[in-house]
Amino acid sequence: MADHVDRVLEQWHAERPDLDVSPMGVIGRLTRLSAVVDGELRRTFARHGLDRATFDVLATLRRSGPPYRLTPTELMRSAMVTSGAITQRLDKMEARGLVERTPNEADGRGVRVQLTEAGGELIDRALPDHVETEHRILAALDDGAREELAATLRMLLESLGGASA
Amino acid sequence: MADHVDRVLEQWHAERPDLDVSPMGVIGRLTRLSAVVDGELRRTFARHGLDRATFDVLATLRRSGPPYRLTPTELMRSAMVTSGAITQRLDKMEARGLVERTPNEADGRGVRVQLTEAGGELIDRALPDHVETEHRILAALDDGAREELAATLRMLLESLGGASA
DNA sequence: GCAGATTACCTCACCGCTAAGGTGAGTGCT
DNA sequence: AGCACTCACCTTAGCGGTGAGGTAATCTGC
Repeated sequence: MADHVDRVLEQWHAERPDLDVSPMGVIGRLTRLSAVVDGELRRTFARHGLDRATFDVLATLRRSGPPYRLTPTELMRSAMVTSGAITQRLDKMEARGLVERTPNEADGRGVRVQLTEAGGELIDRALPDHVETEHRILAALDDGAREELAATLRMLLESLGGASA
Repeated sequence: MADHVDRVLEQWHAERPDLDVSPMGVIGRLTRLSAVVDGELRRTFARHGLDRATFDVLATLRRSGPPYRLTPTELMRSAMVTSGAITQRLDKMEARGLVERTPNEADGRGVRVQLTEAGGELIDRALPDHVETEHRILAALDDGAREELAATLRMLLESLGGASA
């Protein structure tokens, strides 16, 4: 049975037989799968009153360990977004009482972003649900296939210089 | 050598050893890779004065074959975006002379979107460059690994109901 | 010890998308 | 014919992001 990407490949083969479009078999599905996965994750976040951006910041702070405190720059690098995006995320999260910004004593230019008690409780409540969703998304893969997929994606990321980012 | 996702997994293991976060090894890299790939593709599109949205519509029309004509609804389904997004894409593309909207004779509610000559020339110029970029992105994979990756992603898509969409 | 470069963060204009809702055309029941 | 329903597309408010640029603090080499 052909999926959407198979049909796209067939169309290109008919219309532009001079081009080797085989990479689309991977990249098309990668893009599509990423969009579908993102939708699934968002539904879980929404159940906890969160969006992807907010969850991402909370989770990054939470997994950094006590005292659950990072700089906006660290959050920016982890999330792979621009500094403007982080500023806006933090503005909203601070207004909701999920994080606090305090001056960075070690560097007068910077601030420190700290998880509040409410923020910590929220992420600890949402996290098991999120992990459960991720398990469900990969349920079609056995352990071996999952390991291998992770290894392949990792190799690709490394080859593109996006591994350490 | 540990990549970013490995470090994230280690952090979670230390902070929340009660949770089995192993799916993040796949989903984290999938999300990250998709973002990196998207960035690479965008750079290619930009060289031809295109963005992802415009390229997507042009390519969908082009590969549909003569007379390079589809309805907005068909474009919407193919692109996995809302109808509002397609309307806005078409508005801009029509203003640039890349597509034409004509009444749909078979259905008075609808319109038909047709590639103009300029649109056809543009996509035929951009396409080889795009395909070349996709080859480069996957250069780290040999043919067998690429096939296997495509098959795995396809299985996942199918299991999530996103295959036929 | 000071000028210039760099870094950290914020501001703002703009962009593309979503979600909700509107219009107008086709469809089906009575 | 009349009415409710569905469908195709468009409209619009709002959201989160980018990219360019601003301010203030910190480094660096002379």
